[in-house]
Amino acid sequence: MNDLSETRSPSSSVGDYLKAVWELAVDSGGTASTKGVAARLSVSPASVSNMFARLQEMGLVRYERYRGATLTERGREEALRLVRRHRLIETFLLEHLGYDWQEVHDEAERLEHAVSDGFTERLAELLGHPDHDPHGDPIPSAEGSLEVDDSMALSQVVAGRRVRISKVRDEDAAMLDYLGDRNLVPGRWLRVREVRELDGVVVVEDEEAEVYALGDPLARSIFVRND
Amino acid sequence: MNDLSETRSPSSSVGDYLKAVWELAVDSGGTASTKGVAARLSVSPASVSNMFARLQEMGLVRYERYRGATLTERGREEALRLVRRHRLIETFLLEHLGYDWQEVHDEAERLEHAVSDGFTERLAELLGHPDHDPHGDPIPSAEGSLEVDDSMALSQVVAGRRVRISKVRDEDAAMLDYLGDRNLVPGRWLRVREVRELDGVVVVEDEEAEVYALGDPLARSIFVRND
DNA sequence: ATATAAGATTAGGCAGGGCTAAACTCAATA
DNA sequence: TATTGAGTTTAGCCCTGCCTAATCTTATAT
Repeated sequence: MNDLSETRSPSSSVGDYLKAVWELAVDSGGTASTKGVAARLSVSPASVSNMFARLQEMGLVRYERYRGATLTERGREEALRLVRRHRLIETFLLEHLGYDWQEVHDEAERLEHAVSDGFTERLAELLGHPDHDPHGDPIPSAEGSLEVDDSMALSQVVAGRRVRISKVRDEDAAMLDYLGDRNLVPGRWLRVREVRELDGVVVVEDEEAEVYALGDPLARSIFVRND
Repeated sequence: MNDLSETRSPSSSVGDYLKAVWELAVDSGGTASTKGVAARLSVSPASVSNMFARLQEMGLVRYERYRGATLTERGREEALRLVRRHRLIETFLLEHLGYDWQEVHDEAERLEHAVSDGFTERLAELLGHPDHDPHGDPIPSAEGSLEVDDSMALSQVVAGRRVRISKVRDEDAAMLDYLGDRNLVPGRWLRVREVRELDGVVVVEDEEAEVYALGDPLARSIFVRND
């Protein structure tokens, strides 16, 4: 039990950086760039360089000047703890407090820095220990393990496949809204009728034979599995 | 609609000071001393002087060197907003998350700085718009009005009176626990049998003729009304 | 009327985080 | 190989809050 996992996050800023590194590192071979993190957190690259150095001090990342940062084991644990909090809080806001998809992200972002581990676990209890949030993202366990994600973007699926929506990107509120309106939410089955190389439009059909043509950004925001 | 009431508190520290001033000013003719606030927030008197000056800048208090600070109307609104949040959050933690009296205060203290007005009002909705928290303290309305408090400390009551517990001080967790165990909670009726000038002990009897001798600190932590 | 102590204020610092502007790396292209 | 520009880092500054030490004020007691 290291000093970080006592009860709360380190300074809220630190947590934001760790989460950003974690999220960006997923699709960049484990390393996050200064620029990427800066963009994600809306701070200047200079601030990120600065913080990377401090995170290394704290033993949360491995950092090499000019070549980005990688989470250490402790850093990863910290990040996952934050992610767990975030997703449980989102679930609570959506299911118990009547938030809609638009509003959830920001509120959760702020709350996740204020709640204790005790709060988090009681919330999990209240929610019935869900393992996915309403966007379809897996919720890391209290011990820090996370399901491997074998889903792929809808834009990558080949025509003809029958797939199930596993999650939707939760960054763009307007998009979430659009998808929510059409009930394109996790759990929904779709058949992929056509994938147009030209413009990236994916044409899908739902169980009621309703057809949707989804443009490039949308098709990259919806993730599916074929189980 | 001034800039403070947008969605969240000003910097969390500012809110703490406003609340402290508000709480201390109640029983000090509207004015809070540097020392008092310092003690309440566990910071040095110097920090308080400093902050008083800044709060005045911001138009939240009226401050005169060497003679303390008084809330302005805006300051009072801010403070009450925080108090409302705090009490609603406490209520939620106790009623929905299974916290016990001990743990509630700190968690609420941190959360109240992170939640938005929107969250607060949805929480109020979820809780059924309570007007008192479980300690018996009145919850300010969303518009900032607060019930006048005509209760008095148990230590002030004259012998023979039949009174009802209206609230218990929520600062000392051990005390709350003690009271909770004996079910000395808001709503409970008591008859005051004796008030010993000497040591401040108050002897009361509950509805089942159970008798309790309450020492000075306890008698000053329990507030009652005679309605 | 004055001395004194309690309480309050100023001065001078420190750490966390953020920013801009200027300087540096390094990889890609001419 | 030499140049160049995107991406990074450094330098220097700002602001919020907190702290200690030193210096006032003020009220109270003689």
